[in-house]
Amino acid sequence: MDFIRKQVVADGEAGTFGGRVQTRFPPEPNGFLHIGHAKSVCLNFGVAAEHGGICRLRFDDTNPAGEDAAYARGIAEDIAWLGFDPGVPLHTSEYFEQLYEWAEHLVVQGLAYVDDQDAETISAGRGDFTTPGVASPWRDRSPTENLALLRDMRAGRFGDGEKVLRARIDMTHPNMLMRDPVMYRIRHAGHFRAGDAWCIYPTYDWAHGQSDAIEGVTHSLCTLEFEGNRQLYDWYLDKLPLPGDRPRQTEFARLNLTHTVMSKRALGALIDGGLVDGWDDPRLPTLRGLRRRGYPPEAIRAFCAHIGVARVNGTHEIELLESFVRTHHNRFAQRRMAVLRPLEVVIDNWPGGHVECRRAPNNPENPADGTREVPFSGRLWIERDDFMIDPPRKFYRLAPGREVRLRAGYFLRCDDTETGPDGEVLRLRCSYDPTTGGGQAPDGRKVRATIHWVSADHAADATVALYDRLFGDPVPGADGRDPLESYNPDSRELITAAKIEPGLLETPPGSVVQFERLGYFARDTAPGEQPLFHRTVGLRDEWANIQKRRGQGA
RNA sequence: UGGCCGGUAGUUCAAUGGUAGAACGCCUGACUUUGGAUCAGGAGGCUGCAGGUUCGAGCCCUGCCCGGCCAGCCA
Repeated sequence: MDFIRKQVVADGEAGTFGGRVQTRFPPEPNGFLHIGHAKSVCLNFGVAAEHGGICRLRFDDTNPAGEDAAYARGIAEDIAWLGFDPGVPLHTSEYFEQLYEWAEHLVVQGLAYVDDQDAETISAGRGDFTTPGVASPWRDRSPTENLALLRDMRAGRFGDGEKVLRARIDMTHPNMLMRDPVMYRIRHAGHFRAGDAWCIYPTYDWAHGQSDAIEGVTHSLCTLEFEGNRQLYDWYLDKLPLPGDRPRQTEFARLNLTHTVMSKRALGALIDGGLVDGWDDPRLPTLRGLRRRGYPPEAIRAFCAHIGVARVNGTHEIELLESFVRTHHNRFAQRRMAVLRPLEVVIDNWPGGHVECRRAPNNPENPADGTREVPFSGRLWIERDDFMIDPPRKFYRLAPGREVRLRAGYFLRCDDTETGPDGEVLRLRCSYDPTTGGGQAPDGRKVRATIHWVSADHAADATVALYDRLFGDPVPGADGRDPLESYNPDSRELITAAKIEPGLLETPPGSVVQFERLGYFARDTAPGEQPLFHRTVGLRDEWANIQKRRGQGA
């Protein structure tokens, strides 16, 4: 059990919060969710569910710039897709009036003041880590004057940036966040929900704890970078006449994954720079991207449960996530055959024109999924990678004179090759053994490999997108560099002439199948001239490992 | 440079002050009509460093080292 769940259990036993558990998931609607958010969603909704409590989705819409209803809708969709009920979303903007009343309360108490300094001056006056801040010349205005000024701010009598409301705390505080933080800034900008009702907007710090308190949140879980903000969170709550229990903030480590980026800034740069197609590009760690790529929500949830929650900032290997995706699809994905880079095989001893339907299991892991029929004929496509004219050691597949098994078919021997002017292999002349239709040779001879195939006369065409790491560096942007420096321009390879077994045409958009020996592939949802499949993740590939090791070694 | 928080196999996490474990990855073998899956086994650690307290320290204390966050009218 992680430290947060232990804490929640302890609170329950101690009767803190009257035994209640209430959490919240509070994204700002200025972008879509990524897998880092998924960790938080699983934590917040999970903890609440485990204690019969509730978890609400609250949009932290305190800054009109960049926020949009489309993002809010998308976020709610993504949460539902992940497997949690977002319910009717709450909004911080619903509390603007209450927040404002509390601000006047602080002003009256002498705990907040209107500052006329501009942003630059305020920043300079804050000092730095070693030098204490200096008081603003407006710090000692009377409550009466401050109240009048705050009302004028709200009434729109000042322009953007002319004045701010600041909490009056301590300009020499060792925690920089406590050096009279800004509570309200003036923004004459429309808000996607509140419209033009306000021209002053609360900052994150001034809104967050109060929103938690208003909703009755008990455990306010956020990421580690808000550690320093907790002191402020508690200070505001301490000074206000709250309706109920005071919520408690607890921080945990955000999720980082190797070879990708999670920050909104970096994601935005990829999208705006045209380096990816959009928020739902299958290479992105966004929930929309992962969904399109074929990552099942169950696997994402299992991954989040597995990595747990702690207070150590680290980076998880993307391979771990992928292993969860494989584990899920291995159990549920239907097996099909597809040839990505076709090489023609002519079976010379196949009865001319004859077509046979071969029966293949849909999923050997689950016999209940039954079987399907796949047409077999004297002209096939096989994978170019499955043939080598001069095979190196440990290459078990087809080569001149060598025999392999065709999956759900027969043993096949390569008798001869037809080559072009540059020595490239154009076609394989082969023969099959009619006695091996059951997968075994009656004489007991063995083959080292089983390869996949598609009947050339029956195959359908498809486009297949293969993906590589979006970033070459395990940690893009490490030691302060621009993450985009390690962007991998070859992160997507589009194969437009793949040959697929005809049954694959029936695969519903959005679903994931296994192309035998190649990996899991998600059929794209967009209609197109020919079907498009995204490779979700490859299979464990021993031969690829051998090659990689050979490339690295000697 | 000040404050806060961290530091345990390659990685991410466990371990009431009492024999340092798991998962993924890696290696070997078994099985197999996917070089997949499954099963069995293996390698991998001076618990950041140095002192101290204790019968006994990954855990408590002190100092040092390394990393993260904080000087937005972003969240």
